[in-house]
Amino acid sequence: MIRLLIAEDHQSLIDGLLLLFNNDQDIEVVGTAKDGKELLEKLKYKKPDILLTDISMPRMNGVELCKKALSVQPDMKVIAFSMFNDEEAIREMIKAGAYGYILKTSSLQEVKTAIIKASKGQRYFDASINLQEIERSETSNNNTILSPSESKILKLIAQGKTSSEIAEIRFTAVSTIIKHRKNIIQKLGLQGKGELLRYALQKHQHYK
Amino acid sequence: MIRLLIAEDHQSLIDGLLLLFNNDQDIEVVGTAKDGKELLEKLKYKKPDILLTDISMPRMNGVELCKKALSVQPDMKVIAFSMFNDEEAIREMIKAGAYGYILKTSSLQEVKTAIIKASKGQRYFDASINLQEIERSETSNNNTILSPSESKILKLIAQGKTSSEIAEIRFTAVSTIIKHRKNIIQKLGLQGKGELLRYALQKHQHYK
DNA sequence: TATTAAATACCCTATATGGGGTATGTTATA
DNA sequence: TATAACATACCCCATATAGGGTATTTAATA
Repeated sequence: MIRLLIAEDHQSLIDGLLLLFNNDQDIEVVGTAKDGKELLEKLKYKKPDILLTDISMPRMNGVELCKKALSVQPDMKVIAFSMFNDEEAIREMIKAGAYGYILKTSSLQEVKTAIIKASKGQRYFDASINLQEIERSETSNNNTILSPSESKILKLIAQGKTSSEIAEIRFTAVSTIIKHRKNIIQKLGLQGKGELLRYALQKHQHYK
Repeated sequence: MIRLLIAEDHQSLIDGLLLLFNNDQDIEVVGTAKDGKELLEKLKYKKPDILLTDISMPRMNGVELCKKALSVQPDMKVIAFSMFNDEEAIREMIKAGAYGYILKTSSLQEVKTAIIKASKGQRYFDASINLQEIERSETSNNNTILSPSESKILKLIAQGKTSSEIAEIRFTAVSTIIKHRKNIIQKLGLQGKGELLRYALQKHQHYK
């Protein structure tokens, strides 16, 4: 029997998974949680083979959960179960140690397939996910070239903060923030504030 | 038997609902669709009592679907099934004619309860939804005071568009867009571009 | 030690936009 | 018909920020 833990804030979806695995011969759901923190608690005394986790959850998201859960139980396989077919999200989950990534647009049958494959040591990714493309853009891409300060400022831009607001938050001069904005625009090859904002929104609108 | 149609882009959730209502004595799923347009097709020859619909879907969202479906079949009850506990979304669905509103964080049991209540002519809203609050803010609030042009411009602002980009989209002068921005800021009592952007993001980040 | 990346903070100039107006033409409505 | 709301497009002036620099300090690294 494959011992399965589920982290998912949508109880309706958990209930569907429970119905699916109820009386299943291969898979047993040994616990569920509505967020990452709750699941970490349960991880202590359950001994799951597989963790199926949403990415977007309150209190602790799937990326954080994946990292922490694997540090507690490194032999477990984590499968991300997300609504986002988003390169950035997939990359982050893989970096965090996820063994597979499936979408909520998939059928429950596909969820089951992913779990069984993972338990056999075969990684499973949704058919619409191009792993090579993601790995290629991981190495060649301009995603990691932003400095720590620049990344934090980009995140604040995505929240609709102005330069002077960001300056207050970071205890620094407005001119510094403006300089950082310019550097970000240059590094990423963007054209003006509109593209900067859209890039920031696209990068941060999701599960973060 | 209650005849149920389901519109939901997450097949995994549809599958869960199908498992739940499989062999159910009260409810029969007579069709499912992955978006609003697909559902409208099916509506033609199915005769559902209840339509359970997601809000955020590709091609046609739940609000549009609700309006069009009710114009075809006015006696049907529409229940919104959404991940957003969002005043704006709830208000729009109610305006569109929805008979109930439940959240994906609810259990499947609660979904079933909502459907059965709706079929008996009782409206059902998630316990965390404060209908009075929503109705109160509907009448007293500054939500509808924006003119059509202002609303459209606000939406474009939420997409990260600059005034000159918006001017191109709307075939009008930049000065006009800037004037509209100022009027929006004044009408809503906002303080500067930061608050304007955050208001726009908060209002439009969801299902639209 | 020399070099580099990073964060800081400024320079100048041009554009974008806020905050305050005014004005015109259109449409809906009292 | 008078009135109001709306969309349009401009006025002035001040601030915010882009686009182009420069400079200093610190930390990491070759």
